[in-house]
Amino acid sequence: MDSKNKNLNINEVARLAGVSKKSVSRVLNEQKGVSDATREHIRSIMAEVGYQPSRQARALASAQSFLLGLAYNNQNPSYVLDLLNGSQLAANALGYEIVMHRMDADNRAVDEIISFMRRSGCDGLILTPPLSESASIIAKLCDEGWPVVRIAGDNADFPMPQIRYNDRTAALKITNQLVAAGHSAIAFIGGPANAGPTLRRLAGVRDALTLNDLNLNDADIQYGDFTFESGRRCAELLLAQEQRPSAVICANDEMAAGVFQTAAALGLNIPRDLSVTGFDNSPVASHLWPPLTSVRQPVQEMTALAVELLVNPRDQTEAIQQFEAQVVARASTAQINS
Amino acid sequence: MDSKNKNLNINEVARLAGVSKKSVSRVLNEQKGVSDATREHIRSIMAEVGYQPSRQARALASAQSFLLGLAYNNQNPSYVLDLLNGSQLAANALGYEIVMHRMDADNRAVDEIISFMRRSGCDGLILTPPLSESASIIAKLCDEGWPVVRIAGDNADFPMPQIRYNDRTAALKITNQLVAAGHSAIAFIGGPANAGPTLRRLAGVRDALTLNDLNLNDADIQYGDFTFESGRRCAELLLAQEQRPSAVICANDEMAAGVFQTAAALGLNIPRDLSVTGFDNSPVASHLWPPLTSVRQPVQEMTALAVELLVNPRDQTEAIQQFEAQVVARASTAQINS
DNA sequence: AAGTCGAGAGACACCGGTGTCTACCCGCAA
DNA sequence: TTGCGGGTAGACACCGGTGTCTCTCGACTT
Repeated sequence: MDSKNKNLNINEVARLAGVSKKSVSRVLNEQKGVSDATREHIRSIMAEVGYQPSRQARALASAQSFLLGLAYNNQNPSYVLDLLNGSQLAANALGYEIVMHRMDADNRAVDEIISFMRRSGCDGLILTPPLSESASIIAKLCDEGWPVVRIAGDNADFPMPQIRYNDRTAALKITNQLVAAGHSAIAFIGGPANAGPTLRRLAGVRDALTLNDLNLNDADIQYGDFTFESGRRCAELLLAQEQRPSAVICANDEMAAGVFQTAAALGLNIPRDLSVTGFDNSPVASHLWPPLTSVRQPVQEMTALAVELLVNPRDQTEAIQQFEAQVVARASTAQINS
Repeated sequence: MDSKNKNLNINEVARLAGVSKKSVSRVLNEQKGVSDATREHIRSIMAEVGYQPSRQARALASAQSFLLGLAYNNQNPSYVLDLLNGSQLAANALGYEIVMHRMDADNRAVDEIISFMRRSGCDGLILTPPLSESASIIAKLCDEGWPVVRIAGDNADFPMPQIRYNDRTAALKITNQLVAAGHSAIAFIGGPANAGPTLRRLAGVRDALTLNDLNLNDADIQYGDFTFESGRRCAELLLAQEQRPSAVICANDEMAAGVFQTAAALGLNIPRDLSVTGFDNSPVASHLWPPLTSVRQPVQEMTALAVELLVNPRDQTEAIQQFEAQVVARASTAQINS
C-alpha cells in the first residue's frame, strides 16, 4: 500500500510472493519457466505494493540501459520536437526513455557523438538530419559497432538502417500541380547544395519539368541553408531577375517564410503575383498568410519505426524503409493569370 | 590505445596505474584523500586508455542516475527547444544528461509524472510551464519528496525553487512604449485567463496604463490559449469592435502571429493601422512581416540555474530566483498618426 | 625518540538486479 | 516401478562502481 516503502526491491517482492528472486526476475523480463498461475500471482503482488524495478540495477546486470539517444542539429524547432515526441511515444511503450543530444555538425562532431554514447550509456542512437547525412559520423559509429538508425540519411554504403520518405516523388507531385496551374517559370530554393534533401527534392522538380517538356534555368536555382534568413536572401536574388519566376518551390517551410517576407518587401502579392510552396508542413506553414502549401512527412511513423528497429533489430535486408509523403495544398499557390 | 578494450573497468585502471580501486574512485568523484601527484597520474592513465566509468554502475552504487528529467507540455516548439538546449548545456557540463518527457496536463498528469520519475530513475525534475503552474502536480511531487525546480511557476505555497523572470515589468515597459508612441486604445490578448503568465502580463499592462491615466476596457481583453489559432480568433473579436484598438499586446508570439493573419484578412496594415507586440521572442517573431516587437526571456540562463539548483540544492531561503527580461523592439509597432 | 597525521593499499560488504547451477517435487509415460 | 522433464527454490557469482574499515608507511611535530 505505502508506495514510499524504501526497501522495496526484488528480494522483498519474492518474499511477499513466497517465490524465488529468480522467478520474479523471469516475470519482469517475460521469460518462460514460470507457470501462468505463479506469474499472475507475482504480477498481482507487484501491483499491490507498487513495485518498480530499479532501472540502474537492471542496466548494470543486463548491460542494457533502456535509454535511447536522439542526436539532432537542426534549425527547425517544430521538426525536432516532432522527432522527439514521436520517438518518445514509441520508446515509452517499449520501456525505454529518450535522451536528447544537440550537437554541432562541425569537425568535432565525431568525437562528440562517441563521447555522448559512451557517457550516456544509451543502448542505441537515432541520427536525424543533417547529422544522418554525415559520412564521417556514420563511419565512426559503424566502426565502433553502436546500434544506430538514420532518419532521412541517404547513404547506402553503411550497414545501418535508413528511414526515409519519398521526397523526390513529393517534389514531383508539387511541381506537377504548379505546372497544371499554368506555371512554366518555376524556381527552386534548396538547402546546402550537397545535402540529400536538397538533391532529392531538386531531382523531383526536374523529373516533373522534364515530363512536361519544361526545364529549369540555372539562375532559377538558389541554395540556402534551410533557415528563414537564407530563404529571404535567395528570394531576393530570384525575384530581382528580369524574367521573374511565377512560382518558387522551397525545400523547407522556413525558407518559404523567408520568400514571403521578400515578396512582401517587393510589394508582390502571394499567390496572385507569386506562388510559393514549402516542405515539411511545419507550424509556420499554417501561420503564414496566405497559408503555405507544403509536404507533410510522416515523422511520427518514421520515428516509431526507428525506435522499433533499435529495440528489435531486424535482418539487414530491410535496411531501407520508405514512407509516403503527402502534399498539403493551401492557399499560397494559384492559377497563373497570363 | 585501443579504445574498444572491452574489460576496461575501474579495476583495470587501478591495476594499470598501480593504485587501489578506491583511489581511482576518489579521483572520479573529486574527493580528497589522494595526493596531487597520484591524482594526475591516475588522470593521465584514464585519458590514455580512454576510460569512461560506467554510468549504470555508478548509478546503482551511489543511488544517483546522473539523469535529470524535463517535463513539458507546450505548444511552442521553439520555447521547448530553448529549454532543452539550455538545460542540456548546463547538465552536460556537470556530467548529467537530460531526459525529456512530454505529457498532457489532464487529470492523469499527476500519476503520469510520478510514474515517469520512478521508472526513469531521474535524480531531479525540471518542471516547465504550464505544468509548473499545476498545484496538484507540484503537491504530489513535494509529497513524494522528489527534487524539483519550477520554471516560471508562480505558487509560493510549496517548498520548491521557482525560477522566473519579471514578465510583469516587461509588460509594463512594452505598454509604456506604446503609450509613448501615442497609443491610448490598447488591447490585450492573453493565454488562459487563470494562467500565471496571463495574469502577470496583464497586470503589467494595467500598471503602465494606470501610471498614464489610461484604462483597459473589458472588451479589449481576450483570452486565448497561446496558440496561433486562438490569436487569430481573439483578434477577430477585438478588431470587429466599433472602437477598434490601435495596438494589441499579445501574451506570446504565436498569438501575435494569429493577429497578423486576421489583420491581413481585414486589410489592415501593420504597423500603420495596427501595432502588435508579442512575448517570448521566438523565431516566429522575426519571421513575420513586419518583424514583431517582443520580449526576450533569458531561457538559457534560467535553465542553467534550474540544473544547477537540482545538482547542488541550496538553502530554501533562495527559493525564488528572478531574471530580467528584455524588450526587443522591431517594426511591428509605430507612432500613431491621428 | 616517541607521537601524530595524511596518503594510500587492500579487503570486504553493498547497491539491485541477471545468469547459472544444483536439488527437489510432481505429474506423466514406459 | 522407474525414468524423464518442467516448474521452482535456493545458493552463488557477477555487473562495475561506492563506502567503510584496517593497516602500513613516511614525514612532520614536540
